[in-house]
Amino acid sequence: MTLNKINKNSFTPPFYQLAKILEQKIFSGDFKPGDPLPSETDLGHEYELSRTTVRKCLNILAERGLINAQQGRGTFVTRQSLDRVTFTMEEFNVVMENQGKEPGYKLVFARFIKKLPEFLIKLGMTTDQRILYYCRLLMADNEPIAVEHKYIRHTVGKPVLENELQYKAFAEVIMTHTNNLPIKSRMELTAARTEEFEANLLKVPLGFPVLQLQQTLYTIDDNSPVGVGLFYYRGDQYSLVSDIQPLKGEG
Amino acid sequence: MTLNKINKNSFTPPFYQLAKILEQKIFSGDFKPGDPLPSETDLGHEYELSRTTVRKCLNILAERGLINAQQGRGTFVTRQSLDRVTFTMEEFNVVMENQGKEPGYKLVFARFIKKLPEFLIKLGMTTDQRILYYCRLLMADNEPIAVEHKYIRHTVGKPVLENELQYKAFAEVIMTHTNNLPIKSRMELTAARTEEFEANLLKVPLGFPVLQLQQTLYTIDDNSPVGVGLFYYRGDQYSLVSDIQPLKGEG
DNA sequence: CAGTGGTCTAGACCACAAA
DNA sequence: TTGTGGTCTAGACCACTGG
Repeated sequence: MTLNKINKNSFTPPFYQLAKILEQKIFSGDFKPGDPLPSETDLGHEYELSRTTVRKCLNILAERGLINAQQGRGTFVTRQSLDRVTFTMEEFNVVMENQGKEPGYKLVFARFIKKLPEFLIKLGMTTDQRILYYCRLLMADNEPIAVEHKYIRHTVGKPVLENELQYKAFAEVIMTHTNNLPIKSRMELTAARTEEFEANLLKVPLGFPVLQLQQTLYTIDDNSPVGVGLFYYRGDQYSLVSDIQPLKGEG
Repeated sequence: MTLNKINKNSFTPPFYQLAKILEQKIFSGDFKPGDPLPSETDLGHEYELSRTTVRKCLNILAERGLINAQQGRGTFVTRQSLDRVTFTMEEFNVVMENQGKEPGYKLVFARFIKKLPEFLIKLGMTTDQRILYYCRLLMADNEPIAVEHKYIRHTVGKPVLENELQYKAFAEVIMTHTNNLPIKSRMELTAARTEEFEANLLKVPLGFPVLQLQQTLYTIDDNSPVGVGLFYYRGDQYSLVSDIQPLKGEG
C-alpha cells in the first residue's frame, strides 16, 4: 500500500522524492537489511513512474550504499553499516578557500639529483633521466601546514622556473617537463612523525604526528612513475572529514 | 569527423565504449581543459546513439571528474588535477579479507561511566542517560592493529553482553541499547601519537604515530550524539590507498 | 521457463544561460 | 529566441538467476 505519493508538480523531481521515500522506509525498518525491494517494474506501477525514473532513484540509493542490485535476482537492502567511510582530499587551495584561510606557497629548494632515495627505487623510478627534486612548504594564513617533496623525471630540456614550481599543480609541472600528462595515480595515506627537516619547516617538535601522503603518478603504458610526491601534513592542523546524512529537502 | 565508431555487437556496451573514446580524446589533448564537449544531441548523432545513452556515458566521465556539465551552458573538460583524491575506509573485517589476514577482536574492558571526557562534552554528549564505555583491540593475524574506544548513550535496560561488544558493528550495538538506528555519521581522520594506554595495547613505543579516527553517530532530529568512537590505527600497519586509472577493457 | 536487473531508443517537456 | 543540460515516458531487447 502506498502512503507516500509522488508530487509531479513539486520542485524536487520525482526520482528524488522516491529516493527519499525508499530511504525512509529503510531507516524506519519497513525494509530490513537483506530484504528485497519490490522489482523495478512494480515500483514503477506503485508510484506511477516509468522504470527509467525508478532506476535513476535506485542508483542514488545504491551509490549511498543503502541498497545493492543483483542482475537476475533483485535489489536488496544492504546490511546497515556506518563504519564504511570515504574521505575526499581536495587540492590545498580549495581546502583553504573552504576554511576561509589564505593559502601560501614557499619553494624551499629545487635541484637535480642523480642518486635516488631508497623509496623511489622501490617505486620503480629510474635514473635514465635527470631527476628534478624540489621541496615546497604550504601555509594557511602564514602558518605552516605541510611540507611537500616532489620528484620528477625531467625528460624535456625546458628551464626550471621557481615561480612555476611554487604555484603550479604537480600534474602541470610534470606536463611541462616531460611532455606527458600523467593519467594514472596512486595515493597512500598513513601516519608518521616529523624528522628534523620537516619539524623545522613546520615549526613543530621532532617526532610530531603528521599525516603522510605518498603520491605516485604514471603515464599510460608506463610502469615507471613520471613523478612521485611525498607530503607531510601537520596532524593538529589538517584532518579529513566525512559526513553521512539522509537525503535533504522537504520530503 | 568520427574515427572511432561504436560497435553495437561488442560485449562492452555502447555507453562504455563512448566513455573510453571521449576519455581518450581528453587525455590525448583533442579536448583540452576548459573546452566544451559537443552537445549531447550532437554526440548522439555523431556516434549514432540515443541521447539517453550519451548522457549515461557523460555521467561516468563526470563522476570521475574529467568533465563537468552546466545546465544551459554545456559540458566542459575539467582542468586536469590528480591532486584531488578520495579514500575509502572499509570495515575492518573487509580490509582483513582483502589482505588475506585473519581478523581478531579482543574486548579490553566495558563499563558504565558518569563523568564524561572533555571531548565528548564538546561533541554535545550528555549524561542524562548512563554512558556505556568500552574498549576493543583489533588484530590482524594476532598482530595488534588498532585500539577502539566507544561511548554509547545507554537508554534501554538491556544487559550488556561481552560477546556482542566484541564482535558487533558499532551501529548494531547502538541499535540494541538505544532502540535507535543511527543514520547520521561524522568521521574525522587525522594523525596522532600513542599515549601509554594505546602504546601498551598496540605493542609499540610511547609516541608512536597512529591514524586517529573519530566517529560521531546521530539519530535523526537529534543534535546530541548517540554514540562516539575514537579509534587509533598503527601507522606502520594501516594506510588508506586510492588509485586513479583510465577506464579498462578493450577499447 | 518466468522474473529480475542492464541497456537502449525516440521522443517530449522543462529550466537555465547567453545573445 | 535559441541551444544547452535535466528530467521523464513507454516500450523494447538482452543477460542472468532460479525454479
